[in-house]
Amino acid sequence: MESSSAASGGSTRREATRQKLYEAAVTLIAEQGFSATTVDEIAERAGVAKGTVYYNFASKSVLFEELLRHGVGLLTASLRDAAETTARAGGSRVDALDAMIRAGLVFIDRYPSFTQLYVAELWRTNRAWQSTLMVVRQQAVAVVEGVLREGVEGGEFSDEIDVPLTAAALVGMVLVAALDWKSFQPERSLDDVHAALSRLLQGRVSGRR
Amino acid sequence: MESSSAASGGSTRREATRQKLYEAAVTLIAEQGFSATTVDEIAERAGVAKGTVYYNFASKSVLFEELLRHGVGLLTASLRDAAETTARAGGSRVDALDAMIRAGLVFIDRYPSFTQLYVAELWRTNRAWQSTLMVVRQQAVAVVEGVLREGVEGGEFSDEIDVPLTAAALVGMVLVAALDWKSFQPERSLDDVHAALSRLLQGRVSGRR
DNA sequence: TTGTTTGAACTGACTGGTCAGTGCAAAAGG
DNA sequence: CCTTTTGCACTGACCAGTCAGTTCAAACAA
Repeated sequence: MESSSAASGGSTRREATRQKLYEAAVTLIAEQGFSATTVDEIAERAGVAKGTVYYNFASKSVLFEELLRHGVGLLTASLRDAAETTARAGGSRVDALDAMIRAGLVFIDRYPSFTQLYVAELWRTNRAWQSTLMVVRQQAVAVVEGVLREGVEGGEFSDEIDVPLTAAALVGMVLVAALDWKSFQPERSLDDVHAALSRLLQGRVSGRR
Repeated sequence: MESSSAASGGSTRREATRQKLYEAAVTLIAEQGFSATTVDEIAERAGVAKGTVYYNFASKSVLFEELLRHGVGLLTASLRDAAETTARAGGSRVDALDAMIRAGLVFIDRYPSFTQLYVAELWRTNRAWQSTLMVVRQQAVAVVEGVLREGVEGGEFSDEIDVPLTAAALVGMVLVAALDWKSFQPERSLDDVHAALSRLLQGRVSGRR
């Protein structure tokens, strides 16, 4: 029963169609929300027939769930990579956090719609994909928590910090700042935004220059 | 022609009904989103007939818009009060920021559903109430920006900080940390959460204890 | 007190439209 | 060939908004 092909990266025709559907769905749902977006719209924007959507995904919700999994997977990988690269280069944990902030900004810069949609759904309850969302969220936040914990163990961070809460706050800081950047001052450069957040992270806000 | 009663603060029957509708709508929409929430559900939870919803509000969207205005109004007033009280008591700008963080937490503690719904809608585009949302958002963020600006002018904060972006980041920090608190560790005390965020604000994360 | 009027507030069955999901024959496509 | 896509008609559920009719309480009358 198993497809003997499927090969490596997934360059089948089917994979290409799914990718087109993801891209169409992500922007539409980010703009309008899940319920307000119709399957017909998604199909039209992706340039495929409605039947194709149902050939590739069991339902509208399943399409959305796989989209979430896919997107958060990319983000998690990127954060992990930032942390590891910093560590391998002999950077401190603060450097690692800083690198992760940048990785977060780069991600949001590249996939603003996905980020928007993710934030809109994250704290909802009573939705079909809620459990999926919890799992992937935890994977991403865990990367930040890991760095914080290492920093505490190594004496670089105060052992009074609350690791999960601080991680959440840091993620929130980047998320909201970046969404505001994209929404209200899209002309600013990533470096600029990164510098402002770095300053905040390192407590260089209070304390005169 | 004018009703000679109506008395003081708005204790008419109509006002009571509208309040019930707000309360019903805010939890339902926070859980399910605007489009997935039906007017029938709202009416049922409020304990009124569907027609009553339309007697009191022109449409589902208008109900939602007035709800947003009402809620953000409360938050803005509370932030402003925190800043002013601190100033009048001779506190520094950092103290004012800290007081505003606490005010934010108190608000979210009392109205978690509203907060949830607000975050979910804030960065959407192409929605009827988008402009309303921008206006009220700006009112709230402006309070934070004001304190930051005063701090820069008075030399208490570095003049290199980016005021709008830093304000957004601070708001995001509190918002996301608080939503995580309510969603995942609701048993923790407000003081506890406040302490963790204060620490982060004052850069007491890095730097060993 | 008791009856009557008035208009605001409320009710809920109904309508017209929308949309997720189906079914299928025929056409790419690889 | 075997998989995938197309095109399109169809169904059944669901839902925003309407409207003719009912309730309620205050004001006034007798």
